[in-house]
This record gives sequence, structure tokens and C-alpha cells, in this order.
Amino acid sequence: MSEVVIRLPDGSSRTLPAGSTAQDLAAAIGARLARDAVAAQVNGSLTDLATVLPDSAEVRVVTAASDAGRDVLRHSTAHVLAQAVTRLWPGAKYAIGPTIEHGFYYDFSLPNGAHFSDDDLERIDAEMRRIIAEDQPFTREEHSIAEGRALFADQPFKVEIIDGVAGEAGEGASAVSAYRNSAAFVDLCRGPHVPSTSRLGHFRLTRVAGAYWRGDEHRPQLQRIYGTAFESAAALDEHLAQLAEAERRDHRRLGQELDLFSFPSELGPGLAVFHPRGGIVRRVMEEYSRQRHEEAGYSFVYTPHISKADLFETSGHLQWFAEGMYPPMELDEGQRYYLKPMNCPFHVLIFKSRQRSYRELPLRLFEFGSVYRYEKSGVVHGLTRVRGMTQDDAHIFCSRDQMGEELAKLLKFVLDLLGDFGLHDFYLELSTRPAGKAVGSDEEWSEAESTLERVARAAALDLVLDEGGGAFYGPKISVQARDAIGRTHQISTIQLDFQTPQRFDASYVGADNRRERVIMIHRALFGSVERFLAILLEHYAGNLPTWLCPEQARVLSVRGEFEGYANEVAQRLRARGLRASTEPADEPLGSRVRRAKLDKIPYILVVGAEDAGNQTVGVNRRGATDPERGVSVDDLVERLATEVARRGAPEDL
RNA sequence: GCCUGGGUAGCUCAGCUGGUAGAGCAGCGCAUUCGUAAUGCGCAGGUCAAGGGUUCGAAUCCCUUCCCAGGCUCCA
Repeated sequence: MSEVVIRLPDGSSRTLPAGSTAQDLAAAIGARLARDAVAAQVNGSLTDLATVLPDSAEVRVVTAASDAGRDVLRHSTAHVLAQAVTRLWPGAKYAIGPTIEHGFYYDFSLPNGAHFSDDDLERIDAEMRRIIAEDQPFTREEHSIAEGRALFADQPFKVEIIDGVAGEAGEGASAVSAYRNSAAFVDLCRGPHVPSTSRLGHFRLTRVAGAYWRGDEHRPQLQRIYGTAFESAAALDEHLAQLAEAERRDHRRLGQELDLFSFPSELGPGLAVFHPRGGIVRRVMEEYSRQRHEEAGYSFVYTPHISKADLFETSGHLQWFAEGMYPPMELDEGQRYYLKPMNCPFHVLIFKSRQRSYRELPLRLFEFGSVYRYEKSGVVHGLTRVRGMTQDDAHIFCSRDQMGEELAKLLKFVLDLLGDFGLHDFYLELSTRPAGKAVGSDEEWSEAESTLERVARAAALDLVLDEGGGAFYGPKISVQARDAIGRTHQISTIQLDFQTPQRFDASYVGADNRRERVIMIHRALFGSVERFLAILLEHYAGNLPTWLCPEQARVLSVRGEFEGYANEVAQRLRARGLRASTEPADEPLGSRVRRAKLDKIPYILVVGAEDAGNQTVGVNRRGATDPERGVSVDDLVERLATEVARRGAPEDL
């Protein structure tokens, strides 16, 4: 009997009898590996464990607890889902069931236009567990195109996929593969799959949704079920806990609970109002931003919310961005006015209001500019995707030789400012020319792109390329930040623009008395104030650092007789610029403390007989397990003032 | 925009296959005066998103509109 030599990832080799499978290899290496194996990578491509290994193959055994292994588990679980649905809804057509980032989905078309409800998830889940208990094999079958069409004759989506394969590879040339679980269920699939359904089980169906066949809104709408699967109950639980944590941190929930903002339905989708407490947070954010911008050499401007159409004709917005704009208001004289979707054209007009000298450059015009964008109604989401928002927007007008340095300085400024808000983990994304949707010459674009890339590389952060993701007038660097639970958010954007100045004929007089075309840098650091606030809320799970908290301290008197002293303490804090309140003692202390905790107040201060006599307070710090007693009011005021000044949080101590 | 699922008191939600609305929290009043995450009693609060239809009768069934949530090819 001949043998085959298999090379393993660690460089070692194994000799096995000819005809051995990947499963045999795993077993030869160890019982534990044999148990954990779900698939194999043979000469670079993923395949089933049942695959017979060719001689001198390079083989890696794929275990469940790896990214590739989890994909196999999820894909196989998707097949089980499809089988369960066909059992429960005879006649159901199954379309595609791929794995996605944290799970999988499967799309179906149910007989008689039926659709899934949340209750169905339980039934399907139960049926899936039965299939898993049946220990059905995943058996690979190869079929010709014609056989495939016959096999899936009653599955129109599968037939369409096979037709696609036939179209690409030629009618007779290629074969299709399918995986059979039972006489009753077979699914067209590339694989690989686990050897048997018994290898599955740590899964959860998460939600039902509608989705178009092939994502095309002109094609049939299918019923989609999302789910996820993991290698162990513990890994699944951890994933579900993460989802619950994200839900707990959802800024829409926190905005409600903390009375920060709301979305009155009377206003329409994507339009928020800020309540007094949310208003404080916003105001503090904006004031700090203004202060930093002033220090960084920005000038402050104000511009209106609407303008005649001509402005946006000139800027190119009506040509390139019209679908993102609200429809025009028609005036009696036939004049069309638009709500502004961006501030840049207005700032250009300020630049152009008189002749500019090279001595004025860089000219940095800053505005908290409210803009309105007609987002499709299905995509608005809390404060992160709205139709009305305020950008911390500035346009820097500079010369060509200044732009590199200005951009480098700007990037440093951005990261520094974001750091002050508690974001420290960044990477950059460079978005380049959008194909077929851009103005300007190739030379200008490549100069702009290479300048941005140089600056981005110099920042010593990871740089990701976003091909074709730029605006119509120029490429951009966007700053992506990772939050406390590891999610990334696009925050700041910096765009380099040679086009707008040309469109507006914006120029300056150089030292040599010649007119030069000015360069524009568009930049928003928060992006939008609303969205940035939402990100901060989720980042901090509502426990904003003290300087941003609407209410920094609440003074509670143990009994009504100390309310005068409580007011005195609050007054002392307010005299130092801190936001402190008191609450009457007509409820038990525990109840008032609880409410203050739910309000996420950084410092709950309790005063009683001992304190009134000694000018002290009891300090219940957010994040602390035990309250401190007998802290002198003087010390407390200093502590809080210091914490605010360094933009800290009570949890830092 | 499209699809699915939703919209019941300020909030979170109950209300079976149609018989005409409930709880907890919040609010208000009274009592309680309490040392660090829920004091008691009482009161008030809803055109059941809006409009139309079916029906003797609609929160419940049907239609339209508005709003919310999730989703809408990381290709078998």
C-alpha cells in the first residue's frame, strides 16, 4: 500500500496511507484536534474533512474556534436553518445562506406569500435542534449543470444561480456541487461543511428581516432570518452579552433615560430636539471646541441656512449632490431656494467678499453650521444619521505651498481635540477619487491624493485605503476612532479641494502681485455635533466625564432640617462654576440616592447633622463602591474644579 | 425609496380567537424626616399614532397616511 506525505503548517511532515482524508490526518495528530476539526485547508483552499489528501499536500486542519472554522460552523448552521424552514413550510423556496461578519443569514420565499414572525424563530430553532440531534451527514455531491438544474427544478433561486454558473463557465464545462443532509434536503453549495449536523448546536437565531433577491429592489422581496453560531456555549454567550451591552449603551435609549434629546414625530424623521440637559452637554462641547479653534487661529463666521439655487449650481452640489438635498422652495418670482446641505459655498463667498492677499493665508473660517440633508427615510438612525445636523465646519483657504504643513498641523489638532473628549484609539482612512462622479483633472486629483497620503503616513497611525470614497470635489482623510467596546466610528474628515475655488474663481494676490488660485481644505472634527455626542454617549455608556455632565453634583440632605446647609454647599460649588443642584428631603435618602445614580450624576453629596457642624459632606462618587464621609467642602470644591479642568471623570480615581 | 415587524398613560409594557382599557415606574396631593440604589396611602392621567371602512359593537379585522425599529448581494 502506498503512502502520502503531508506537510503541516509548523513545517513538519506526516506520512499517511494513501487515500487518507483530512479527518484521518487530524486523528493521526491528536484526538483533541480530531474532535475540534471542522474543515481543512488543503494547498490553500478550504475543503471538507472527508477530502482525500493528495501526496505532498500542504494541509492545515481548521478548528471550530478559528475565524475560518466559525465560518464553516455558521454556513453549516445556515443549511440546517434552511432544512428546518422547508420542513415547517413545505414548498418554501430557499435562496442564499451565506456567512456574514458575526453570523449568517438565509433568505427564503415562503408559499402563499407567508412571512416569518418572531414567534416563528422559536419554532424554527426547535426544528433545527431536532435536525442537529438526528446527526445528519453533510455529503458532498458533484453534478453537471444539467443535473443540477434537474435536482433543483423546484428551487427557482438555485436554478438561477446554476444558470449564472453556466453563463460564466460554459454550459457543459463546469460542475456544481451540492451538500445533502438527507433524502429530503439538499442544498446547492460550494462548501465546505462540517461532517455532520451533530457538530453544530451553539447557535441563536436573532431576527427576521426582509431583503431583496440579490439586493435588487426590482426583484422579489425575500424573507431573511439572521442568526449566529459559535464553537462553544461560552463563546456564544459572550457574543450575546456584547450585543446586550451595545443595546444598553444605545444613545437613543440613553438620550431618553437621561432626558437629553428626543425625536418628536411631529418634526419628521431624522430631526431631533435637544432638551435642557442635552443642551448643556452640547453647549459645553461647542464652547470647548470654539476655544480650541480660537487658539488654533480660526476666525468665526455665520451664514444662513438657505440660498438661491445659483450658489449650488456654481458649487456643483446641484449636479453632484442633488439627491442628498431637500427639494427647493419656489418663491413667487420663480426663484428657487435650497436648504444648505454643506457650508462650503457660503464660506467661499466670505473669502471672495473682497480681494485677498497672500499675507492673509491661511485663512481659517469656522462655523457651527446647521445643514440639512435628505437622507432616505430608511437610513435615518438616532443622532448618528439625521436630516438636520450641525457641523463643526471650517474651511481653510491657503496657498499650494502651505497646504502640506497646514494639513499636518490640522491632523495633529484633530487628534488632540478628540483625545480631550476621551477618544484615543485611532486609525486613518484615505478616500480617493470616486469613479465617474468627480470634477477636476487627473493631475489635480493625484496631487491632492498624494498630499493627503503623505500627511496621513506621517501621522504614524494605521492607514486604510477607501478606493473611490472621496467627495465629488476632492479626496479626504477620515479619522476613525475605536470606542470603549471596540466598535469603530468615522469621526473627523479632512478634505482637500482644488475644485471649488476654481468654480467660484476664488483667488488671492501673491507676493509677486499675481493672482493665484487658492486651495481649500474642508474639515469637520466632530463631524456633526449630534453624531459626536451620540458616539460619546455610547463610548461612556452614558457616564459622561464630569466636565460634560449636565449635572455634576447633587446635594441631598439627610433630613429636611439640613436643606439650608445643602443649598449652601450647592451654592459653593456653583460659585466655582460647577453645575450642582439640591433636592428636597421628602423622600427617603436611599430613594434619592438611587435616582441620582440612575441619572448618572458624577457626585452625589449627602449632608447631615455631622456635616452641617463641620463644613463637610459625604461624597458618593460615581463608580465608587463606598461613600466617603466627612470630606471638607473646601477640598471637595477643589477636587471637582480640578477634575473639570483636566476633563476627567469620577471613575478615573 | 422598498420589505418585514411595530405604534396602547410621560416611560416600560399587559390586554386570548371583536363585547368598549390595565400594571409598574414617573407625575400630583397628603403623611413620613430618613446617613448613601426603591417609605406609605391616595389622586389624576389614554379620540388605544391619524383618518377611513367592515360590524349591533373595533385597541383587536380591512384600507390609506404618519412615525419607530431591523434589514435591503463581505455573491451557491
